Amino acid sequence: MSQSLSLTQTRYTISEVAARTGLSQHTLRWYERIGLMPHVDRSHSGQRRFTDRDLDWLGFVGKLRATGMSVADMVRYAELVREGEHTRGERRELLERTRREVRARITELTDALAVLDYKIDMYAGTR
Amino acid sequence: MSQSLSLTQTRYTISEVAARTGLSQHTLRWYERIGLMPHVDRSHSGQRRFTDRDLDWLGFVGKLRATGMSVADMVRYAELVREGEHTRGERRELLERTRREVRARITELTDALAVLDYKIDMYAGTR
DNA sequence: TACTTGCTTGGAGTGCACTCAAGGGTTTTA
DNA sequence: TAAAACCCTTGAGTGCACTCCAAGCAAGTA
Repeated sequence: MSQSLSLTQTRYTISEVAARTGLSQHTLRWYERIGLMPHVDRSHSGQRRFTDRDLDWLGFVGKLRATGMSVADMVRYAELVREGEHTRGERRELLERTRREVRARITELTDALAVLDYKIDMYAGTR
Repeated sequence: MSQSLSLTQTRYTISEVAARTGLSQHTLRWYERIGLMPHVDRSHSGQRRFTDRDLDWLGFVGKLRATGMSVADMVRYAELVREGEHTRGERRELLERTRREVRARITELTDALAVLDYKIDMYAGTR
C-alpha cells in the first residue's frame, strides 16, 4: 500500500502553478501562509516546488471555494486533514453543512432567476 | 390611468421597514445615501416615512442582491429607472447580463455539489 | 559577465458591503 | 411631564479575500 518512489517526480514552480490553477502567485503564497496548503517543498535555494499532490489539493480547494465556503472553513478543513484519520467525522460534518448551504444557495438563485425572467419579459420588445 | 389619491396611505418608520425586510436601519440609510433607493419621504421633523412603493422596490432590490449582483450595478439600475422610459433597453441588457451570470453560477454550484457528494460518500460510515 | 526575469519575505494596501459611533433631536408611553 | 425609546447626520471602522510593495537573492540568456 505504500506509494512507489519516483525519481522523475514532476515539480512545478509557483508561476507554473499559477498558470495551471488560475490563482495568482500572491494567492498561492497566501494560502500556504494561512495554512490552507500543506507546507510546500522547497528547492535548495528556497523556492517553492509544487508536486502533483499539491495540484490535486489545490483542485479540491478550488471546488470548495466554488461552493462559497469561507476561507476560514477551508483552513479548518485543511487542519482536520493534517490531524489525521480520527477527524474524519468532523470533516464529513463540515462538508455536509457546506452541502446544505450550497443547496440553499441554488434554490435562492433559482428563485431570483424566475424574477429576472419575469422582469426581462416586461422589457421584451424594447430596442 | 392616474393613481387614485389615498388619504390613508400607509407610511412606515425605518424600524418597521428594517423588521419587514431584514435589512438593518444602517443599511437602509446607506442604500438611500448611495442612490440605491429613491429619496424617501420625510415627516415634518425629518424622519423617514417609507411607503408601500418603497417596500416593493426594496423587495426587488433584495431579489437583485440574491442574484449576487454588485451594489454598483444595482445603483446603476436604479439610476436608469430614474432616468425614464428611454433607458428600458439598457435596463434589459443589465438584467440579461445578470441572468447569464446567475445561470453560470448555478452551473458552477451544481458541479461543486457533485464533488461534495462524492467526497461525503467517501466519509460515509465514519462515526 | 551583464542583464532580465523570477522568486523570497513581512507587512501594507485595496475594494466591497456593510456596520458602528458620537452627539443630538423627536415621539411614545407610564 | 418625564423617562424611555426611536430617529437623525457625518464620518470612521470592520471583516473578508485577496493584492501589492519593497528590498534583496537566484537562475537563465546574450
